[in-house]
Amino acid sequence: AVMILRSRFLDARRKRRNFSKTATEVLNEYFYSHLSNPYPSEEAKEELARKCGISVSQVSNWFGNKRIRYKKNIGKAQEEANLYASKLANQAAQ
Amino acid sequence: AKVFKREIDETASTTERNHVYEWMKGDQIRRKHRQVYTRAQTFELEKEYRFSQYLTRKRRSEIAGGIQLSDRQVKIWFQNRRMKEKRENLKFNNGTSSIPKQRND
DNA sequence: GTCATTTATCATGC
DNA sequence: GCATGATAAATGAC
Repeated sequence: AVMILRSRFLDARRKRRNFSKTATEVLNEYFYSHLSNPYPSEEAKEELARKCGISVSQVSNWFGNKRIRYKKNIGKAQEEANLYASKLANQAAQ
Repeated sequence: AKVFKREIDETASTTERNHVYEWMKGDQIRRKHRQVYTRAQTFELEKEYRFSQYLTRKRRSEIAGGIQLSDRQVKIWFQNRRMKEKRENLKFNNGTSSIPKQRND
């Protein structure tokens, strides 16, 4: 076989920057408040993108990664679920 | 396997939080095999794509045989490639799609 | 065919 | 050293 596989010669766009803390907060709040169906509509994605200062594609990427990585744990992520659940409870109590 | 995709989201209550919803199922053991194409394979596909963004069945078959991929894989590759170009165009321009629709031959 | 998505893989941050 | 965001194969709805 060959050296194969490597040298992604056109992969300069794969630069990655972490989202801001507040952006992650907003996304997580939506995710855990829609845990039964975490599939935001196109309109919801646009609103989330606006609030987070990122693109709609990035919102889609985030939810895609979040869903797959959440269900690969189911239990480990419960702590985070509880965290945001109580956070939402506080907001609702206002 | 995504018939469950509907608009029913009740806000998670304390009891519902631990529930395993339908979207969470269907993974664990049955992992999807995703073949990583070689540089040579990708190069040939990319080269052909520059000629035309759509393939005839005949041409598709020729290419597939030449790079050890199935017709289906080549078909899927071109579909994904068109979507990729659309995303990139949307990112740089602002709309003006430049991919002509399927031709008939 | 398009296109949202799933999954694995990749590249980077820290 | 894994967490995280982006991309590459593959699936399925329509």
